[in-house]
Amino acid sequence: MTADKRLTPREQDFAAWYNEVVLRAELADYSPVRGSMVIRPWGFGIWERMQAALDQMFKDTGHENAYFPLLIPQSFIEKEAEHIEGFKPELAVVTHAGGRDLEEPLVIRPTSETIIYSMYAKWVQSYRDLPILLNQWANVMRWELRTRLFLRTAEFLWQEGHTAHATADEAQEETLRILGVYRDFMEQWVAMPVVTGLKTDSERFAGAVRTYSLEALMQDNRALQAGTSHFLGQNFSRQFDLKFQSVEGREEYAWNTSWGVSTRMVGGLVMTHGDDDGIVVPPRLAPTQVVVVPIVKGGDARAEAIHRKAEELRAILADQGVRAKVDRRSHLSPGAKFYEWERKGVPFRMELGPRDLDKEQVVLVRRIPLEDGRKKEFLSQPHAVATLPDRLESLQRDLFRRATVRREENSYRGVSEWDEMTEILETRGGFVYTGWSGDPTVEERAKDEMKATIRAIPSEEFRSTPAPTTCIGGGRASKMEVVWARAY
RNA sequence: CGGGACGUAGCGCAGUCCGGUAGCGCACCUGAAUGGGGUUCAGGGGGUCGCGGGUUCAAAUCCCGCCGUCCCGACCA
Repeated sequence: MTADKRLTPREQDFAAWYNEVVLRAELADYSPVRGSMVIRPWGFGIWERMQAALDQMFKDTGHENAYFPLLIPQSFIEKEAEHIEGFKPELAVVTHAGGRDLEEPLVIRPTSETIIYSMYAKWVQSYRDLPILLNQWANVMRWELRTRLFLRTAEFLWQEGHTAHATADEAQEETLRILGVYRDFMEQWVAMPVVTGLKTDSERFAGAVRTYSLEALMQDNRALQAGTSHFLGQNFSRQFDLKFQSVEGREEYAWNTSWGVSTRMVGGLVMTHGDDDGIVVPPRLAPTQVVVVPIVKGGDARAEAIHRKAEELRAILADQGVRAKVDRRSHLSPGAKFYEWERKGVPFRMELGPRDLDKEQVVLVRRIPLEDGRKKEFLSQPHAVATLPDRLESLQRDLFRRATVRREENSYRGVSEWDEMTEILETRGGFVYTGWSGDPTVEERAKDEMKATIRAIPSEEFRSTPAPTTCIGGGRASKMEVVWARAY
């Protein structure tokens, strides 16, 4: 085995490991366009599973899908003052089309609030037309100065939900409902624990009244904002004249929410579960859950029998709803296949060779070890096949448990001294819980001194007991607990 | 946009100082053997040397200009 076949270990250079694993697990590749990437079938397969799960959850909570255009009149983006302030620097604008300069430039959507609410204004007259609960799956573009595969690309895929309600309470309830949906999704599908909470003003979405987010801790102990849900108040409805007549006959502006998660989640998955051998895909998201590797010798008369048995096992697994595949490629040695599928993070490998055929067994290998440290098990064929659905679910749970333990080990509560926070964030990293007076200058100072930000004002269940009493900035009393980290 | 580095085969690089037939490793193709953790041997294909101009008998190499990429900072799902 030569050195260049291995990945740079995470311990040595996490950023290099991340890039290599994304490229070599064939999740994505660089494209000819600066900052834009190609999502390859293995990466897109994972995204498709994420989409399918989320889509179902949205529908189960009463939402419908629709589609709005890619191009937005520039004047729309400019209507909401904070919104344009926040997005102006990263807009890509079409000024020329059909061989002529356009009368009004068209912005390639960085997000779709403006065009969507302008349409809602057309569709809503009465409280009877509310709520509107729509979602769209789309691509958006933000001209970032520095990009990273999946984590920050100029163009990315996401879903954006946009709702309109008759009352503030109802919109607020929707904002939190989606926060819960996202949390379930991240825990149960991505197996990625998250801290939910409210953003401070400095990190709030441009144009929102309140932004809630879900923050995950990556293996290098930097935070990743995995999703956001915004309560927009009437900021956009006022600008786009999204009005309705209430039961009482009054004309009122609607209350909006918007929320999204993106292909960034794939990066989160990689940095949450990956190891020095490659990525580890949670079984529920894995395009292939079990790869059957037949081990056949060129001159062996049993070669055909082995392939037949492999196919038979695959078919039985498929009947049980397990996504299995037989790797019949003859130009690769078994070892080469093992490494390849491990790099791609397939949850289980099933080896089937002449010896197994004789004993009617298989060698089942788990992508990460069982609790007792074993990876390989020799199992009778019927038993292996029958237990695989349970084994997949068990691996799914183990991944979540392992990630949660890691996050807790790297979370620091009750930190009250500035120097202590500095020491943690500049060496180990992680989530640091402290008290905060609400003074934004404390945030600025942390950003300047240690490149750290308040990731969230945590939701109740994530708060510490006892609650902090003093502000981390020194002197003053704490008004709320906050979570600090260096972030992606 | 400021500071630094680099553009030579799909990938990673040597060759550039000191001009003289474009090379190495991996990958790829063919054949044979091999096959339970990255298989071996033999043969083979593939390059406008980032682009444009200049100097020269002769330029990957020297000179001028441009373009692009990556890293470090300022902006960010």
